[in-house]
Amino acid sequence: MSMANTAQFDARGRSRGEDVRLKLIEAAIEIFGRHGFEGASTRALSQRAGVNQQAIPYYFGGKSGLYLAVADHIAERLKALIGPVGARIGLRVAADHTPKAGKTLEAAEARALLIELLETMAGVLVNEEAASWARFIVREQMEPTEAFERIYEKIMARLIEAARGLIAAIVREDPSSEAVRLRAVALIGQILVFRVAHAAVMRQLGWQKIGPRELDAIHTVIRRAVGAITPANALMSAP
Amino acid sequence: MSMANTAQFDARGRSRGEDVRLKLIEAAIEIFGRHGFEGASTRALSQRAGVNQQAIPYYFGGKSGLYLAVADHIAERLKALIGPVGARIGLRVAADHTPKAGKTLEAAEARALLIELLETMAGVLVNEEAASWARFIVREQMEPTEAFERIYEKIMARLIEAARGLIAAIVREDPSSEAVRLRAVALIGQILVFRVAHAAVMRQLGWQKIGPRELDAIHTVIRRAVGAITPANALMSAP
DNA sequence: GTCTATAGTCGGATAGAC
DNA sequence: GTCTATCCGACTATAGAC
Repeated sequence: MSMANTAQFDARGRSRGEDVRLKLIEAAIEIFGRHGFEGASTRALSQRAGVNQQAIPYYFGGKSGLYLAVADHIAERLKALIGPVGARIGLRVAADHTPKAGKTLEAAEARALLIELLETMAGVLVNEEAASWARFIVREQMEPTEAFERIYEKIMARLIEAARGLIAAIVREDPSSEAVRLRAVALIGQILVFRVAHAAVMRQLGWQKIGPRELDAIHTVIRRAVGAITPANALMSAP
Repeated sequence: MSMANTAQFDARGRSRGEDVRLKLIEAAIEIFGRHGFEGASTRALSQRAGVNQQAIPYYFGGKSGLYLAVADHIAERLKALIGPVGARIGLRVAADHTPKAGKTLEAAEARALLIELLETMAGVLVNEEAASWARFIVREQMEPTEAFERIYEKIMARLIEAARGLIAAIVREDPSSEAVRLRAVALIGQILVFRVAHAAVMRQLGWQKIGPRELDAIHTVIRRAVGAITPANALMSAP
């Protein structure tokens, strides 16, 4: 046993360094989300993570490196949670673009998939973990940096695109048209508002947290919103 | 002229002190909105306002006092811009609660009023001034402080209440029911998303800013969303 | 590979001149 | 009433011990 310390591993098979990295990232999501980049001190970050303050420059090259690592981590987690559904829908929509016998995406199927997509997104939002992600992301929306770029490219853009494909199939319009894009944004807005206008929504609805019961309520909103998507002329023909 | 300097007035009849106060508040909306409370330095605040750094402790008792003053200022401006419409609608809804001959609020009128209310809100959001208000408010939603309290009580709660009254009149339900509250939140979410998921929306729609043309697009969304509000059983009876 | 100590910078607020 | 000068605390990152 004369060898110098090489990487040590914990019970879950993570090397010591990986463990410290992860602890820091998790603490950082919370603190950056609540206080912003400048408002988060490396002292607070390392203390909450329970690691040495110097682990930040060591592992991430500095506070900014940690910030970007947080963005990548969030994008990664979101992709893991929503990505599979999004990808599956993406494929289904793509198949519709090169229509072969029996492959056409009918409105009913598109509606079902859209509900599935939105409910998956809502399910993620409900997660308490998502509350801290949301704080981080919303800050980036206000004053986007490189971190926003990464999250947007890695997951957001794909999800919105999938939603657009489905909406296009329902209303029979071009998925790249502004009309479809607007519908997609409005649809997602109805879900996002629960996280983003968090304080106001909680008060309005008398909610303490967003849990299973509250998720049900959001599902109602989703189903109604998807049900309300109809081709423009169909709307006009209503009484 | 042996008297000591008393208050001096500028061309617009504002005393010097008032002028400095206002300059600081305007600079602070921008900087607090972008960088958060901790991220904003009193040096940056005073420099942008073009006033001395010591004006902050002098006029506002400190950085936190300036922060709260910003909240009050925003609430005040919002109230001035949206309040009249909200109040008028509030009265109309209240009249419906004590129905007398010819006073009943019919669905058609409620829809028209709801569109008016939402379009007014959207109009405020379009305003470039609102971009900075939005940044400030959204931060407060994530991590509410006393500042959120003030804005919520002074204007937000009233607007949501007005919207609820109108929705209730359309769907013929209790304005305090969760169903109506949910509809109100979802409805407002469709507008808010344009400011709140700002970076993502701009990219999705290829917009550079939210101007008159973009406002028209949002109006389309509003009219469609209000049109989609129907009593639950009416929805069921659709083909 | 991880820690303690510290250097250098920038933060907000107070004191006192004008 | 408004400015300049300055204090002291808190910040991040580096250097070097273990």
